[in-house]
Amino acid sequence: MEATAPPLSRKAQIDQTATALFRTRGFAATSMRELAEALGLEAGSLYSHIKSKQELLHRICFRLADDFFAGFAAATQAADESAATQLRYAIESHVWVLTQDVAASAVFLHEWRHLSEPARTEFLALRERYEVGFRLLIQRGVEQNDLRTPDAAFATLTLLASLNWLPTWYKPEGKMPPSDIAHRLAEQLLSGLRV
Amino acid sequence: MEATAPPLSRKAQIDQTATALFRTRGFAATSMRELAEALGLEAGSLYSHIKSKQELLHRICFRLADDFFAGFAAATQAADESAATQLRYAIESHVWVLTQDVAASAVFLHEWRHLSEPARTEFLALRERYEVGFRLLIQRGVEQNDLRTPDAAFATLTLLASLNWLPTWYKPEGKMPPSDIAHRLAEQLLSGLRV
DNA sequence: TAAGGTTCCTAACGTTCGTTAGCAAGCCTG
DNA sequence: CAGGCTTGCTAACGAACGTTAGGAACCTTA
Repeated sequence: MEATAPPLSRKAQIDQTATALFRTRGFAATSMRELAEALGLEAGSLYSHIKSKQELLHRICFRLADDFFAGFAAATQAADESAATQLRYAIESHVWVLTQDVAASAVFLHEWRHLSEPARTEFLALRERYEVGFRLLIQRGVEQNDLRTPDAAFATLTLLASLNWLPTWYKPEGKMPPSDIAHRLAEQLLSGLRV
Repeated sequence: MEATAPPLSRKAQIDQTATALFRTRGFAATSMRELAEALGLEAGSLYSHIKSKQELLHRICFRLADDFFAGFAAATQAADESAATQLRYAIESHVWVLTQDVAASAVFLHEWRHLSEPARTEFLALRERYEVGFRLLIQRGVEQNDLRTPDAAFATLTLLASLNWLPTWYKPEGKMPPSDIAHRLAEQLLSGLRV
C-alpha cells in the first residue's frame, strides 16, 4: 500500500482530465478549450505538453490495450490449468482492468472510432486478436467437456459484451469490490440463469 | 411480403442517411455538410425539411424507444405464461427490434448522450423504465423457481449488455436470420456455458 | 550566475461549424 | 391558370474549432 500517491506530472494530469471529458462528452464533442478550462489553463498552453488532441486519444486507447493483453497473458500462462479455469481467470483479469480505470475503459470501448489512420486499423487488429484469445479458450473448454455452447464465436461475443457493459454502470465508490464483481460476473456467465 | 417498398419521403431519406452517418462517424463528428453531400444536396437545403440537427437525433432515439416498449408490451401481455417464458419472448422482441434497424439501434445505444436537455433526461427515464421491466421478469422467474441468480439487478444488466452488443457485429446480409439469433441468444443467456 | 527545461500566457491563424435569409423552379390541386 | 406546397439553390452570419508563434516567468542544475 502506498502512503501517498506520487504527484502526477502535468502531462499525466492532462491525460486524466481528458479521459474523464472524453468519457462523458465524447471525443468529438470535447474541445481543447473545455479541457484547458478543466485544468485551469488556457487552450494554447496545452500544446506545451502534448502534440495534438489525437495524441491524447491514442495514448488512452493503446495504454488500455496493453493492460488488457498483459492481464490476459498472466491469466493464461498456467499451462496445467484447464481451459475453463483459464477462462475464469481471463474474465476476472478483464474485469480488473475495467474497474481499475473506468473512465479510460469507457473511452477505450466507445471512442476508438475517432482514432485517425493508421492507428484506427492497428487498434482494431489488437481488439480482434484479444477476442481470438477468448474464443480459443472457450473452444478448448468445449473440447475438454468443461464448457457447452453451440457456437464458440457467438458465445465469445456475448461474453465480452456482458463484461464491456460494466463501465456504463460501475461506480468505484460502490459497495461491491472489483474482485466480487469479477467473481459474480464469471459465475453468471459460466452458469447462466436457468435452474 | 410487400412487392415494392413505398418511396421514402425526403424527410425519411434524411433520417435514414443521418442514422447511418451518426452510427459510423458519431453524432458530434457528423457535419450537416457531410449529411447533405451524402444526400446530394447543399447544406442549407436540409433546413427545408428539418428544424435542426438535434431534431434528427431526437427522432431517431425516441422512435426506437417506442419500438422497444411496444415489443416488450406484446411479449409480456400473455398473463398465463410463466415469467421465464415471458422473459424469453422479451429477449426475442428486443433482438427483433435491434436487427430490424441496426444503424438506428447503434445510434440509440451510443449517441443518446448528445441529446440536449430535457430530451436527454427524458430518454434516460425511459431506458430505466425498460430495464425495470426486464428486472421484474427475472425476479418473478426466480420466485417461480424457473430462474436462478444471486442478484436480479446484476443479471438484468449483463443480459441487456449481451443483447445490446449485437449491433456492433450483426450484419443483415449474414447467414443467420434474426429469429435464429434471437433464439440462440435467449438460449445461451438463460442456460449459460457450463455443462 | 548562466543554461536549459518546464510551464503558461496572449493573440491570432485559417477552417469548419450549425443555421438563416431570400429566391426560384417544379409540382399537385382547385 | 392561379395558389400553395415541396424542394433546392447561393450566400452569408457569428461562433467555435484545433493549432501555432512568440514571449515571459519560474525552477533546477552546472
